[in-house]
Amino acid sequence: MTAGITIDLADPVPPYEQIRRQLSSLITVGVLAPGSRLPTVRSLAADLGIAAGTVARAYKELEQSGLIESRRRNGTVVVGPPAVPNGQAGADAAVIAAVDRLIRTARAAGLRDDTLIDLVRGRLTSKLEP
Amino acid sequence: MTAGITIDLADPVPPYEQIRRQLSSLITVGVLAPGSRLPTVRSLAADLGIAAGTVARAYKELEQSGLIESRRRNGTVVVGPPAVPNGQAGADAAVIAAVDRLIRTARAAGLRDDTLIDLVRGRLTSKLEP
DNA sequence: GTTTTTGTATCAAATACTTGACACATTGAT
DNA sequence: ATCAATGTGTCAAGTATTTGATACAAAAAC
Repeated sequence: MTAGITIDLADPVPPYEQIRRQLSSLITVGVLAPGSRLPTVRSLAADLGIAAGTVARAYKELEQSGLIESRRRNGTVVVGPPAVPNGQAGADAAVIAAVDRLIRTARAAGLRDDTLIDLVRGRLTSKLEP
Repeated sequence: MTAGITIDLADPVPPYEQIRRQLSSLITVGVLAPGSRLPTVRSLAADLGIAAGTVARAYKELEQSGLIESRRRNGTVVVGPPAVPNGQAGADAAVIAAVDRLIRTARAAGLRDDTLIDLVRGRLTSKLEP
């Protein structure tokens, strides 16, 4: 399996970004647990029918986000969410619940998905230092 | 005033998309109320120092999303959120509250902003038919 | 009916992005 | 010490996107 990753060449979102987004979500949601080993860039690239450099780019950006870590020979492993300063780990469940609540509320209000993303982005930049 | 719109040419997000996102958020959040008239494409373009066609593109996409509407000579006006089938209007307050709750929860968990966006996108595509 | 204001369409040029092939670096295993 | 497997870096080619200028269309005002 390709770790559940699929790409759609007709999508305007470029392949490396599709890979990055899917892995980011899967890791945060816990499907890919900390310590999990991701497929090698070559094997995932072969499975998807694309070049290794494309997968490598997705991995590189995920590493810069702190979600994965690359050992040279050991492949690439998932790094858990950053240890929360005071609280204990596992606070992610609350985040996922909050996301799902938001989606239900937004859909009930008739918001389109894209509009909801815009709204979240707008609030994120507004709430930089409250 | 430019309706509070600003663009950053150094941002990898292209100007037309920056404009679209900001207007989308402002409309959904209610800062730009239904019936409000947006600046003309030429005036906003002049204020921002860019070409009119760039603003026109943002307006066009916002119209396709159903957020604004263009009369030819009357300019462009905000169309409120779509009337919710059963519930009454104003359900947006609940959406905004849910967004703000999510942001607080995510930040408390140490999630980076970009990662949160990825998570929301991932859940949106998962929850297509639950 | 003419004019003026506004959005729309077109299109070419410039720009930026993405990809994929190849060579390189690192590291664990043998 | 050597080898093999893995991620990284480079870079040129192709592709796609974005922009801005200009001309066009519609519609309200006069």
